[in-house]
Amino acid sequence: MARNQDLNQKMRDQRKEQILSNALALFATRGLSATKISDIASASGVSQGLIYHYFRSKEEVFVELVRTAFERLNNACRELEKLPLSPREKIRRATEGLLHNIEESKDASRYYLVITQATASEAIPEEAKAIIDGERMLPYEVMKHIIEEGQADGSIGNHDASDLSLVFWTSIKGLAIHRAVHGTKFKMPDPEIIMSMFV
Amino acid sequence: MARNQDLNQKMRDQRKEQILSNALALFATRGLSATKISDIASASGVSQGLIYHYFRSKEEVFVELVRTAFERLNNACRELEKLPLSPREKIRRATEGLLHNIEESKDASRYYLVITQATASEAIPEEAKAIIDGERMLPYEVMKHIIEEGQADGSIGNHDASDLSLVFWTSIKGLAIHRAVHGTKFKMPDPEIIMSMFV
DNA sequence: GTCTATATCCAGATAGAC
DNA sequence: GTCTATCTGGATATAGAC
Repeated sequence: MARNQDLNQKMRDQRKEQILSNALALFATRGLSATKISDIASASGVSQGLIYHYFRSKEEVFVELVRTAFERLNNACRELEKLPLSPREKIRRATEGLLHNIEESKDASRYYLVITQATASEAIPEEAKAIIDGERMLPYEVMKHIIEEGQADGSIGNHDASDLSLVFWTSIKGLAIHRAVHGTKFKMPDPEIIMSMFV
Repeated sequence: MARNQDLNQKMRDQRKEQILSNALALFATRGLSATKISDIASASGVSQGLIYHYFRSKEEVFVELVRTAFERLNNACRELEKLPLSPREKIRRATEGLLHNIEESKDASRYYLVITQATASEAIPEEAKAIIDGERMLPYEVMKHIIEEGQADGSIGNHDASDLSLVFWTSIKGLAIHRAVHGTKFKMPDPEIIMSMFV
């Protein structure tokens, strides 16, 4: 009895994951409003109506993806901060990790695109806006903090720490977009280019 | 007679400009498909039907903006290449000019957003895709060329020139998006941060 | 849990009056 | 040149059968 319920729950979760993953690909390449529920359904190989068995609306699917996107990015930032490394090494680790991640995982670069779109667009659900308002600053702040530590110990040059953090993240996001758009036919740049901003 | 025709033509052009400018603001903040013809009309203070007196469709408005965006950016790149300056000075001039432009002109940063959206989205008119295919590489190539010259004369460091050009432009675009989204409440970073990638 | 059929709504585009 | 009224198509979301 309990086993059956577990199994059902598992299948339900799997189907939900499948829908979310296909929706992610579509939202990333077409945006929220140009993506039709029927697109998501046919990409997932199910009928249009079935989507509503798992989600209340198209917007709910989008909100869930935005939430996941920020959760992953911000958790990674918190982990980074705790790493037992020098400030400079933290930044190198982050840069290499991010670029590697963007290169290897289709989903990773797609999540960045969804974050960028969601941040850049006013035409998104209120709930998504609330998530963005609460979450979007954390990566900038963590990076700024690490930079300031590096400047205190002399291992990072004296550009304004907020500026540096901003340019760091805009570069990363720009590369993620590039990768999501142009796929594997473009190779990631040498992380040392990014690192040279911190000299 | 001819004077009247001239005047009419001029008013027609002005109205067209007005519609395009309002459409640019809306496309930049909401994207193509979330922007309604009626939004453009009411932002421009005219009736919905009147838009169709000036454009065949919403997509035609979008295509015209994409065309203008690439025209301006690519012309600026061609001008840059011809400037009687050393490679390093060209890059400094470009960086300062771009950041200043993005900071001062609402339209400039909006055009970048439209370019980015158009490049990143599959849900755009075929005609826009054709423009992008033909135009999008020019800025990367011009910058790559300048970098190679600078590497030949020893004034620019030896990172891969394609990589450097890519990171340069993704940084600029990222900052333009940031500015278009967050408006005047964020200040542009010191151009020297970007310049330090070229050391 | 899944599908088909359908109700409802809304946006793009057109027609015609002024 | 400009507006109002309207047609039409298509997308979201629901209802109900299996």
